[in-house]
Order: sequence, then C-alpha cells, then structure tokens
Amino acid sequence: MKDHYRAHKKVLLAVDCIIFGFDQDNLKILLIKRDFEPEKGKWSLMGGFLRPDETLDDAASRILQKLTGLHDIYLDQLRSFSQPERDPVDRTVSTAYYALINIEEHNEELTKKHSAEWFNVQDIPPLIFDHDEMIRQAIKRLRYKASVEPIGFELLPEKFTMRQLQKLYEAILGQKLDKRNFIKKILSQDVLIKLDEKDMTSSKKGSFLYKFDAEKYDRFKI
Amino acid sequence: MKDHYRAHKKVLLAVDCIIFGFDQDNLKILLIKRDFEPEKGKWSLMGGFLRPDETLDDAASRILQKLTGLHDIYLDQLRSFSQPERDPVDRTVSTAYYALINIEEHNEELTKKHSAEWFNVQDIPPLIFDHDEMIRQAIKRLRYKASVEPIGFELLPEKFTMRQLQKLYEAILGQKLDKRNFIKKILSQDVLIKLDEKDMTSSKKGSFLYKFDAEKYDRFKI
DNA sequence: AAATTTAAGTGTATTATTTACATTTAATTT
DNA sequence: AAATTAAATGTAAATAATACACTTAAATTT
Repeated sequence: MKDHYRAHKKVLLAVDCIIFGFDQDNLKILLIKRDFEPEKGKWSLMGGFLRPDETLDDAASRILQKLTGLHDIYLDQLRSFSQPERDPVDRTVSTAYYALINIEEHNEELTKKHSAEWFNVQDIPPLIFDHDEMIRQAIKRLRYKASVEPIGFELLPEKFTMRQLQKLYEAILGQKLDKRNFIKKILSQDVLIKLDEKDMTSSKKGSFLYKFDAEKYDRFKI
Repeated sequence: MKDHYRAHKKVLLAVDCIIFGFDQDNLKILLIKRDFEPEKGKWSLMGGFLRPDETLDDAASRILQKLTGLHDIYLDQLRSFSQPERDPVDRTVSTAYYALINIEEHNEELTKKHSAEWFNVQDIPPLIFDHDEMIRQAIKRLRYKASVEPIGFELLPEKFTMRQLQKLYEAILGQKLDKRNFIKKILSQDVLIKLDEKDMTSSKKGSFLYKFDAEKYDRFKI
C-alpha cells in the first residue's frame, strides 16, 4: 500500500436500515431488540457492517434480507452519520438506508426472527446511538418524496383501493387530505390502472381496486 | 473491544468536495491536479481522509479550508460512494460534499496553491475514480435546491444586480429564464433587500444593487 | 443641445394548478 | 320498501406559472 494511504486511520463502516411499512392505518418502522453489546436488549434499527467485497447498497440489501427474507426491496441511501463517539465501543461511521415494504404480505417472516416489532412513527421507543436522528431524517425524506413523485407501490398490496392509497399518503405526510382533490391529483399522474374488480370488505357498495402501472410508475421516479 | 466488532474489517474513509463557484457567467467547479499516487497528475476533486476525532462534516470543512483558506463555507453532504474497487490502492469509501463559494472574493487564495483550476460544469476534464459521477449527482442536487429554495447567497458578491442573480440561476439550471418572470418569482420569496445604490459598470442607466436578507434567507432553507 | 445608444425596469392576459366544499350513487341490511 | 354505509363525483375560486414588448434613465455621440 502507498505511504500516503498508510498514514490514515481506518474505521468500521456500518449500515443501518430504516424499514418503513404500512398497516392500512399507520406508517410504521421495524425495530429489533439488539442482541449484542453494547446496549444489548435496547431497541435499535436493523444494521450490520460493510464487508470487503460489497458496496454500501449491497450491504443494506443483505442486511434487509437477513431480517425480512425479502429480495428486491426498495432501498435508498439517506446519509452517513459520523459523530466520533456515536458508538462507544469503536469508531464506527454508519450509512443509513431506508426501505419500503408491504407489512401484510411479509409479516410472518419478519417478526418471528430477531424479535423484531413494528412501531408507529409517532410512537418510537428510545433507541440506541443516533438511530432516532436517522429516523427523523428518513421520515423527512419520505415526506419529500411523497410530495414530488408517486409513492406507495412498495408499501401497499398489489391491488388496493383509493381509500387505502389516500390513507397511506395521510400517514406519510401526517395530515388529512381532501378525498376529491387527492383522487384528482393521483389520477393526473397517470400511474394507476383501474381494475374491473371491487373490494367488498369496506362497504356495501364496494370500492374499485387499482394497481400501479409499473412502467409509468418507474418513469416518474426521479 | 467487543468480539462482535473485532470480526469486521475496517476501511479508509475519505471525503471529496465538489466546490461550486460562479464567475458572472458560468457555474464552475474547482479541481486540483492530484499530487500523489495513484493517478498522480490527473484532475481530481479536492479530498482527504477522515481523522479519528472529527465528523465527516468536520473533515469536509477542514479539507475545504486547506484548499481555499476559507472558514464558514456552505457545505452539504451529498452521499457516500463505496464501489469496492473505486480506489485501486486500498478499499476506500468516500463521502462527497458539495460547497458553494464566491470565486471573485477568493480567487487568489485558491488557484495559487495546489494547482487548482476552475472548470465550467459543461466542460469537466476526465477525472480520477468516480469523481465524475460525484459531480453529476452534485449538479443534480444543486439544481433541485435552486428550484425549491433561494440559493446564491454563497455564490455571489455581497451586493449584486438582478441580472447577476438571474445569470446564476440560468447557469445552475442550464437554461434561459424570462427576466420579468424571474424577478417576479424572486421578489415574491422576500429574501432580497433593494439598496439605494447602483452598479454603473453594466449600462449607462445603471442597475440597482440588492443584497440577501440573511435572516429571511435562512428561514427559507429546508 | 439634440439624437443615439445601452441595458434596466416594468404589466397584463392566459393558462395551469391548487384549494375548498356537498350531493348523489350503488349495493347491502333491516 | 326503507335505511344504512361508504364510494363516487364536479365546480367555482384562488393562486401560481407562463408568454410576451414597450418605456425609461443615464451616458455618449453628433
């Protein structure tokens, strides 16, 4: 190795995942009881360390898969957190990622293992290190995204009603929305396909189901 | 150190700075001729390694100050880049920051040292590693910022004309803007103070100078 | 002193987007 | 047949974005 490089101290690089889910009412985050020291037994984001042969994106996918068993999850890098004393054991810089997953479809795999548990975003327990700050920033980012591009494909079942989609947006943005204006706006984005099928569980009349037009949805993404 | 931690490989953590400046006509980026191996002599972003006692933000400030001599520069974290082979010498993850500085006020300090040179954003030479990708993403971020909040305080002299501000926006966004609509929009944001003073260099009539209202400008920031 | 030159400064009409707001409809249950 | 339930729907008003061209202030030239 070149001398110039040798002079510098290496650090541990961690990845922490803010895993968002939606349960038809509330935006939730998956937390785990940390099973090693320090702070063993406290609530924490799911995390792990970067391996020599992978990118941070790879590491986030791997860690997410370990917890959820799921491949091909939506993941986006949030930012890196680097307070020198954030982890008291050893200098560790952590890059936070956030993920969106469908709770209903994958609930069994999730909470069995790792003593994982979903918490409403308004109701997060005390967390280790700077994980609360990571969550704060992830929510801010998710809100921003919801305001500029369609979102929800990853958080909803394949077929969903307008009401469900609106509730998801309300949960993300933390505010009530007007039904007519919401529908108008969403339909103008032209990313939904209206199905010939109704969901009959919510009312006597039933409500039409929609699905995302994957191609148009992707084209919309920034 | 705890066993759990010992098992993981440490990496070098670098910081690279995309330094934006504006010369009254073009958006520019400051590059340096790299003075060590590998890739010695090639153009590169200004960078350095994280020290044990500092945050990534601190490191970016320090590195920026080394090159520019300037304190209190606007700096924002872009994201971390982690391809395993991005630096051929040793595994190095780099966190990119972008900075905005006023070229005119600081040109001497800058280009003397470190064989630094300003390049138009449309005209960046081949760079080492993944620095071109970092620049691409930084420009994208800067454009986004310019579209949602006032920008330019850091890139313009203290007093400036509407024409200069418009040219800055045009350089950032890479497109011509309508003069009347631009002024209307900027004034509606209520972050400018019109001075009783004219710049007489650009025309016979002279044009009024403005400055930013620091308090209102900051309140606008996301 | 009048005419010319130069860039600064200004307004309005049109279109698109966002917001506020209430009734009707389809199907089931009683 | 009447009542119930949530779904579905439209319009007017306000705000924001866009397109577009002439007048003005001061210096310079004739």
